[in-house]
Amino acid sequence: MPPPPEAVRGPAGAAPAALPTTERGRRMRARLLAAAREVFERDGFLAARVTDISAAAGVAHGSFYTYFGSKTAVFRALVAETMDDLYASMGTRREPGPPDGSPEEVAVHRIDRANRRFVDTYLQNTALMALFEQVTTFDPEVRALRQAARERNVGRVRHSIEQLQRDGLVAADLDAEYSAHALVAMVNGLVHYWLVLDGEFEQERLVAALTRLWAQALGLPVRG
Amino acid sequence: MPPPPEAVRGPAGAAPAALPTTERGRRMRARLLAAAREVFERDGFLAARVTDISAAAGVAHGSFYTYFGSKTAVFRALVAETMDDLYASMGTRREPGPPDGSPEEVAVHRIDRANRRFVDTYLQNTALMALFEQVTTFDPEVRALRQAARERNVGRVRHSIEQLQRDGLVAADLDAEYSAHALVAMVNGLVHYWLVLDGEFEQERLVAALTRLWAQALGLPVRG
DNA sequence: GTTGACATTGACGTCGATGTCAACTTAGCT
DNA sequence: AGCTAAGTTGACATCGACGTCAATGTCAAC
Repeated sequence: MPPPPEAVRGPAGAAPAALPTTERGRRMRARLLAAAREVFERDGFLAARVTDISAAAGVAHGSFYTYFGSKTAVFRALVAETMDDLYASMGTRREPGPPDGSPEEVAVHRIDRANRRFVDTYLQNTALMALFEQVTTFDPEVRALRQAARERNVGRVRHSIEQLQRDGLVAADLDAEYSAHALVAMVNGLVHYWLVLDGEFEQERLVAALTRLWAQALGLPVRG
Repeated sequence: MPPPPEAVRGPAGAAPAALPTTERGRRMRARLLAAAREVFERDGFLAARVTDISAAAGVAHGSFYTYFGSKTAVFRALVAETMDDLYASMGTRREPGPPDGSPEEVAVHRIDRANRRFVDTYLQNTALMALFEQVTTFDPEVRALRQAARERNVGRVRHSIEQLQRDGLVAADLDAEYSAHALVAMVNGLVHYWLVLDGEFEQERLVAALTRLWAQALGLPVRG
């Protein structure tokens, strides 16, 4: 039961748009992309105008169309460029002090830190994430980009779970694939809902809820 | 950290729009509203045009403006009219056979049925729910309507939890208010995410996941 | 059957964002 | 310096959705 396709009507003009060949061209494209991010974050997708983007980049209106065929096109480029950076930054970061306690507690601790990173990164990109949600609902291509990113993310999570299974911290007969899917859905859904509807959670409670979610899904001991 | 405000730019024309006084007027308004629902579900909010709505209602373009000031206005009316019907239909329905087993099992069973109703209703209104999500991201008024609906929903859930506590099925020291908030957020978030990204869940598994979520949050026995 | 308030019609003007284009500038090369 | 391809400019034509409004229709009350 996929969401409604909803092709965006409109003039469908849209130029071809080629990749720049010169260094100057690449810089300009990058500037436009940065400006687009800025304007989108400030005004949202709908209200953002191509004029605003070129203005923010300090560039003539026409130059925009040298690099992007339309507002939608530049947004897609933005998603493609950003999504993986974002997920990557969620996964890897310098770990502080070493943990101790029972192996299970160590695992929970590990998960808790990952969730904390996740929430941190999410919060630092609130506007952008909300934008992705927004455009995902009506642009099939952006949805596809996000689906692909989710697949990679599920793969990463499944890998982590299997690692925990090899370490004997999680039951070997647990369906890692399904658990990974469920966890990614729950975590993203929860954070999204909280974000979009501006719920009553404090950040710490959110992290705690996420960690409990994980622990329960993986049959790890929950404290509190 | 609320989502970006994003006032919708544009001519901001929009007539006053009054409620009809005649029976004929009420019928016309209802027809327009029904047509609007149809068109919105088919085309999404962005692509829907006022022309399409009046055409679908078999009515002149101008008539639309007798009853609604703008596309946004008619959508808000739609949300206001629909939201509570929807939640209400989730809550109440004829219960089939009587349950048996330990009191805790009875409670879990009750919750499971509620979740099944919830998912059913959600699935029957997929397009509309997706629409609500979509517009919520950029229309503050619609967001406010949904927040209000969520509050009422949280209240209902809290009430159920307190009932379970009075029945001695759930620990008396559980924070019903917080649990209700968390549960509503998780359930809505999970279902939304699944819906929007067209995940791999089957309906049964989704219901099972939701029930497990509830049971764990309330400290009830989980089977399987 | 006349009246008048309410409702309906659809052609039309307005507006603002989009995307184009011909002229111009920059920079690398010989 | 001269040449050329790539890049840049901004005024302009286009377009389509919106919202208005004067004319017309409906119907209940008198």
